[in-house]
Amino acid sequence: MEFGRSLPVYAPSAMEDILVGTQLLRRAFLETPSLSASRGDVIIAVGGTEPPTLLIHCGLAYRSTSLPDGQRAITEILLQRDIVGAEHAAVGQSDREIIAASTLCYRLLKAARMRELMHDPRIALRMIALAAEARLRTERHLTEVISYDARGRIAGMIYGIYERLRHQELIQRPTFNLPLTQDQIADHLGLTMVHISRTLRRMRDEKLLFVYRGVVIIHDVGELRRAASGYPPASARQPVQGDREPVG
Amino acid sequence: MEFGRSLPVYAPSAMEDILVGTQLLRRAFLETPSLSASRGDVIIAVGGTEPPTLLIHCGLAYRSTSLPDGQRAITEILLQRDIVGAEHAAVGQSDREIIAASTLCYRLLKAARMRELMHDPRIALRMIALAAEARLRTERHLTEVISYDARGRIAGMIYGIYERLRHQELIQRPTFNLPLTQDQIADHLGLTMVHISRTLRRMRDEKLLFVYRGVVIIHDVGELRRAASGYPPASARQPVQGDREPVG
DNA sequence: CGGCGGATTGAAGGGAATCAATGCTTGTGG
DNA sequence: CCACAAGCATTGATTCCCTTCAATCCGCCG
Repeated sequence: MEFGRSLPVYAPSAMEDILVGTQLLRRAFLETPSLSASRGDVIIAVGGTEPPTLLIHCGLAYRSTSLPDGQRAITEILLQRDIVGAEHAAVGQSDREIIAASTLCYRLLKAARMRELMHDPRIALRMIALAAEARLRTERHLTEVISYDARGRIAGMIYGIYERLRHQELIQRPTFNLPLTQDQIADHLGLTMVHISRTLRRMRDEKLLFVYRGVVIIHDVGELRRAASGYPPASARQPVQGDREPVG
Repeated sequence: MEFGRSLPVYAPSAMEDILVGTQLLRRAFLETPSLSASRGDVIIAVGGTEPPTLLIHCGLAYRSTSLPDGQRAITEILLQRDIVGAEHAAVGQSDREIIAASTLCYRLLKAARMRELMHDPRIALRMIALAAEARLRTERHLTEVISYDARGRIAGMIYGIYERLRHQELIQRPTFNLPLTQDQIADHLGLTMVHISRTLRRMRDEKLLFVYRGVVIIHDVGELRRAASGYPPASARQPVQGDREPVG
C-alpha cells in the first residue's frame, strides 16, 4: 500500500466488535455532562495526574507542547467527534496540553471509568483502534514534516482535515472552517508564520486553495491531493508552452 | 511537566494490572517460535492483511515508509525488548514496513491471538500502555523535527536511545551500538546524509559525542541532554557572566 | 480614536540541500 | 595476494528554501 491519505482500515474479523465498542463508548460519554470552553482555554493541562479522555462535540482543539526556549509545537489537530487520549487509561500523565482553538463543546470521561469500561473487550478493542488512528495521523504528519517542503506540508494538512471531515460526513463540499491562526499552523508544520503566509499566497495564485480568516476553500481537490503526496506544482514539472513562470 | 526526555509514567491505580499484563503478554510471546532475520530484511511488509505484533529480542529494526517520489521516511527506531504493532489487533493493515537494521532475533504474535489475549483486561491495559509509549516517542520525535535544527535533532535521537537502553538496563555506560547508516539517520531526522556527516563532525569537535561505524560514545551526557532539549552549544551562547538560558 | 492581534510584504542572511569529487572498508574473484 | 567493485562516509563549492528582521496594513473592539 502506497503512502496515501486513505483512512485506517479495521481488521475484518475485528470490525463487528469495534462497531459495538464504538457505540458503548459513545453511550458512556453521553452519561457525562456536556461542557464548553472558549478559544484559548486549556482543556487538559500538563502535569495533572490521571488525565481524562475527551470527546469533542463541536469546535476545534489542538494538542501542543511548549519547549524550554518558549517555542510551541502543535502535534495534532482535533476535530469534531474526535476522541482524544484514550491511552490516558494507562498513562498517568501527559506532557502535552489540549487547547481549544475555537468555542468548544465537549465531554470528559475519567481515566478510572475508562479502565472500568475496558473490561468489555469490545470497548478495549475500540480504544486500541482509537490509539491506532491517532498514531496513524501523527506518523503521517511526521512523514510530511520530514519529507515535504512548505507547499507539501500545507497541502497535507488541509487535505487531511478535508478527508477527516468528509469521512465523518460533516461536509459535502470542499469548504470548511479552520479556526487556526497562521501562527498556529506554522507551529504545527514546523515553519514560520511569515512563510505560511507567503506559501498560502502562492497556492492561492496557483488556484489550488483559498484560506482567509478561518475559512478554507479548496479549488482543485485533485491537485491538492497530488500536492499532499509530495508532488510539485504542475507549473514546475514541465516547461510546457503556455505554462506559467516558475514562482519566485 | 516540561518537555523532557523522561519515560512514560503509568497511572498509579493501573500499575499493578499493567505489570501483570506485561508478564502475561511476554509469556504468550514465548510460546511462539523464535525467528531471525539479517540486515535489510523486511519483517512486516506493507499491504499484508492483519499484520502480527512483533517482539524484538536482539538487534535493531526500524519502521519506515516510502513516498511516491522514492524518498524514504523512517518514523521509528525499534530496540531490543520493544513490542511493536500492538495496535495491529484492531487495524487491518499498516502503511509502514518494519525492516531489520542489523541481525535480528524476534517473535511474532498473530493479530487474532492478540485479540484473544485482549479478553484479559490486564493484557488489554498493557496493550494500551504499549500504544501510548509508542505514541509518546513518535510525538517527541515529531516535536524535535518541527522545532530543532540538525544538532538538536541528532542529540534528541541519540539521547532518546540512550535513555531507552539505560531504562531497560541494557547498558550501564554512555556507549552503545547503533547499526544505522548515516543515510538511515538522515531519513529519520528529515535531513540529508551529507548534513548528518557534517553535523556529527561538529559535535565530535565539540567533544559532545562520537559516532563511528555503528558505535556511539557519549562524551558529555549532561550537555547532550541540554542539546536534546533544544539548547544551542555552549560556545554559541553569550559568554556573559551569569547568562541564563532562553526563558520559557 | 487608538491600540492590538493577526496578516502581508520586502530585504537580507543562514542553515541545509544539491552537486560533485575523493577516501575508506569490506567482500569477492581472479 | 592483489585488484576491483560496492557501500558508506567525508569534504568542498554552490544554490535555494526558509528564517529573521522590519515595516505596513487590516479588521476589530474597548
